[in-house]
Amino acid sequence: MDKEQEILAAALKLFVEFGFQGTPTSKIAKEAGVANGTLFHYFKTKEDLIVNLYNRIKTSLNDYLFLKQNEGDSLQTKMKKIYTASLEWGLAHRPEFYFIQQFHFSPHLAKVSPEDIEKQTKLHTRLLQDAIQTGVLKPLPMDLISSLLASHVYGVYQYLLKSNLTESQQAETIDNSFLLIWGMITK
Amino acid sequence: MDKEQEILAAALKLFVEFGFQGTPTSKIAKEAGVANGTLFHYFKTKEDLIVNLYNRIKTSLNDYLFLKQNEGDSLQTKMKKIYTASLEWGLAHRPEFYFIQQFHFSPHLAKVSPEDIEKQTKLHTRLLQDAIQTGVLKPLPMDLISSLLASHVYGVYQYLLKSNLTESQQAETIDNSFLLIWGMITK
DNA sequence: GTCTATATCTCGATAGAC
DNA sequence: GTCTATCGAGATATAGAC
Repeated sequence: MDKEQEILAAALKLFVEFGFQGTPTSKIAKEAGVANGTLFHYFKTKEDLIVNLYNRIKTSLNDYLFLKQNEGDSLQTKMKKIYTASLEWGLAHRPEFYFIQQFHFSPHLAKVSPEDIEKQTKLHTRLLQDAIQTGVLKPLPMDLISSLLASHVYGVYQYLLKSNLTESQQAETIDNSFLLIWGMITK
Repeated sequence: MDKEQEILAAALKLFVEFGFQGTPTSKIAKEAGVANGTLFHYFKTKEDLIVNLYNRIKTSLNDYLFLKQNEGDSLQTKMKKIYTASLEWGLAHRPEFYFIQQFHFSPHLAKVSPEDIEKQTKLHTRLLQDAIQTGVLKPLPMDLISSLLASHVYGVYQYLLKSNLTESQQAETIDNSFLLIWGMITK
């Protein structure tokens, strides 16, 4: 791993544990095994580092979700795959998943460019628009469905974190909870 | 409003806008119209102020929800009332609602005492236990239902914030969305 | 309780050698 | 690109008069 990656990895670890406030750049550099000045070679400011980290994590999640999509699948299958993949990624990347939420409730969110936001929501938006086209969904505002889907995923995620289930029990819970939300938004 | 309240109100406003990191105690004191030293008379440390603010807000929300409960109501009505009241409170207290989330994704969360946490979840837990007793709910783990309920409220809240609805449209959305979640968790 | 003044410290960021 | 050394700003918290 090169120095830049080391810095990002160290920053993620410390931000999740101590928050943005509680993590000085000096500690990040130390944890990453680089000099203080090196951090500021790669990132102009601390905020620059934070926003960069966020965008990379979101891109990584997005790429994973995109990878799981299959052109030939039915719409329900596509939605189930993106649903399942989101939870699986979250479970396999807990610090990253936590960081995303942490970032969303911070003033740094305002520093993400509109283009980056658009990139990160495109896949979901597209899928949902298609679903509405088919007429399989209840006649609800798209923003509401979108919001309900996202929060449902988050609710299941929180449950999975707390309860110590085996992998197969986890998979079963994910399957069942998809049916719950699918039943809720379809006619 | 006495000085302590002024400090808490100023802290809330600034934390929501600039985050914990971005809000020095000096600015809080200034915004509250008190001297720097006065802040530290009421709160030993900055963290003490943050955690205090959180507990007061949670207590205030809890009191409001409790107030809306009625012993004679049916279980579905009780749940609908607590659901509706949560959203109404959130809409009427946006900075407070945001602050709660912000706090939850910060290291300060670990500083809340178990007793305080228990107090803050008791009403919900009790209601859900009763609901399970009656057999009206699907046979799902209580923690899962609890988590789904909370996140559903949050999802609807996010939608209500984004969409500019009239008060009656808001009320209608809340009614409808309760039916959605109720249909999802009941047999 | 409230204020002013300030001590002490740490942080983010830079300069400049290598 | 990476390091060491350091500056200047601004942070939390305290001391002590009123």
